[in-house]
Amino acid sequence: MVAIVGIFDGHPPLGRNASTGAADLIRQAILGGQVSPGQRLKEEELAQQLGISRTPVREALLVLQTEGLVEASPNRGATVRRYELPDLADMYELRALLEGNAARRAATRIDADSLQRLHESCARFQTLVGGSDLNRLVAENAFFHETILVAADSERLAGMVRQVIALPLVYKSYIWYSPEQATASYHGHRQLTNALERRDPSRAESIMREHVYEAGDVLAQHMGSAELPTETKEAAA
Amino acid sequence: MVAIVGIFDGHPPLGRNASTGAADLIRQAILGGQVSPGQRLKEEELAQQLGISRTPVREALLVLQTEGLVEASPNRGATVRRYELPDLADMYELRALLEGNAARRAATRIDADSLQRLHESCARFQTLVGGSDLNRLVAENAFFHETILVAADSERLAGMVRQVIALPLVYKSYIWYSPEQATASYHGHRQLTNALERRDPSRAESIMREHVYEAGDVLAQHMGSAELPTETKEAAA
DNA sequence: GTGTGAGGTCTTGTATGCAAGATCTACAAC
DNA sequence: GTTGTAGATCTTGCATACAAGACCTCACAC
Repeated sequence: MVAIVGIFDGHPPLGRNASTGAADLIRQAILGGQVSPGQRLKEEELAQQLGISRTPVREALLVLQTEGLVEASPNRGATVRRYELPDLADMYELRALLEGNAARRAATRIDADSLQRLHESCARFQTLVGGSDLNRLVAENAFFHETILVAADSERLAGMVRQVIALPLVYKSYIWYSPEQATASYHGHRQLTNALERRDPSRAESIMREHVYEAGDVLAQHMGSAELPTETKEAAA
Repeated sequence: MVAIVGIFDGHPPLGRNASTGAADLIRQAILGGQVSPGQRLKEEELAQQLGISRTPVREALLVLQTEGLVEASPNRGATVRRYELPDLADMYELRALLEGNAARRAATRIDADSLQRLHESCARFQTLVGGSDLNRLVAENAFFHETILVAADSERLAGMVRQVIALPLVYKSYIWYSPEQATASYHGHRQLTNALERRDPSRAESIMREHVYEAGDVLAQHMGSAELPTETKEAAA
């Protein structure tokens, strides 16, 4: 059994405490695809890689478990959660429901400042659509949705949405966008921003719902044909 | 500092392992009102009362924290979460959205068996409405909603709903129901059961939404006037 | 009387050790 | 060749010990 070395090499000083820091790093590793679904997460191994003891690692795994990113059985430890096709449909239905509601709420609550930020995000998004910098595209998309989520002004709703979208697949799904799909996504952002500016809750909700469902379609399309791209590439020191 | 003795007296053999068992017991204590909002939950104290060490208690508190039942600050430990009026409105809007969706899904998915159980639940509910056995009323109401939730057949949705309703207030809100309000609640259950039997998703959703909003009204009414009834009664040995 | 600071106490955060359960391996019986 | 089983090994679950940070108290200065 070869220990997987290198995943956490050169990690930052581990947050305000070891436990939450470990949770952040492991979460990132899962969302970023450095560890593959189904892979076992051994406490001792993670502890050594992170340079801490098993105790904070256990706590980190527990948090990730309640977040739904890892599964655990008694006395058998944690594994990275697998996601199946049927579950994916549920997930996007939920996301459409929740983010649609967020858009509706935002329409009557958003301030000029946030609207300005959305416009700017759209502009940046447009320049990225044709390019190859997928990481920035993903980040820009996340920023756009997060801004609306904050404008919806409901901590509870925001928490639920973040829970639903915190999956490796969702996180990196732009990788699979065709130019046409990316352009459609950009169009959605523009339309949504306009609806929010007009203070139109119904339209905002309906656009957001469709926007989310289309993202789900892209994903389902790629899940149906090829299996997930399991990145097992290791960073050589 | 007087240790609060007696909350966990005579507790069952603590589930399959100490950690989840502790989580269950503490959760019950919070939902049941044996510990009051804002109250500090010290690890050592809980550990002694439960007859285990601090380690599983920490894990239990961590789970409850991610469930939103307790708050924690770094190096300062956990307290039972307080809920404020504005947050309550958010909560019921969310619950209406989610349980409404659950009802909609259930309408096209529910089987004859579950329908039968809903009818039976309605019958039991009716006999309880006039009575004084609030615990059974609460339990019957929970059973009704849970049955629909299961029929909706989405683990993710179910998890979210449970997260939203898992609050002390919600849990025991029937205590504040007037006879008229209780009757209205019964009527809601009947209507909902009928809509599900007719396989009518729209009506099911709309009835459920209204049913939830009315429950929220009852709560808001009581939150507005009196403060929460903080049960500090201790079971004498 | 009020503000500030040093010390003590209390509580949490992390590491480590040990016991119990699970998995794996090797060997024997069929 | 397959199946069953005993032993070894690995991994988790829990307890305990120690370190570090937060709070509280009380004295002292102004």
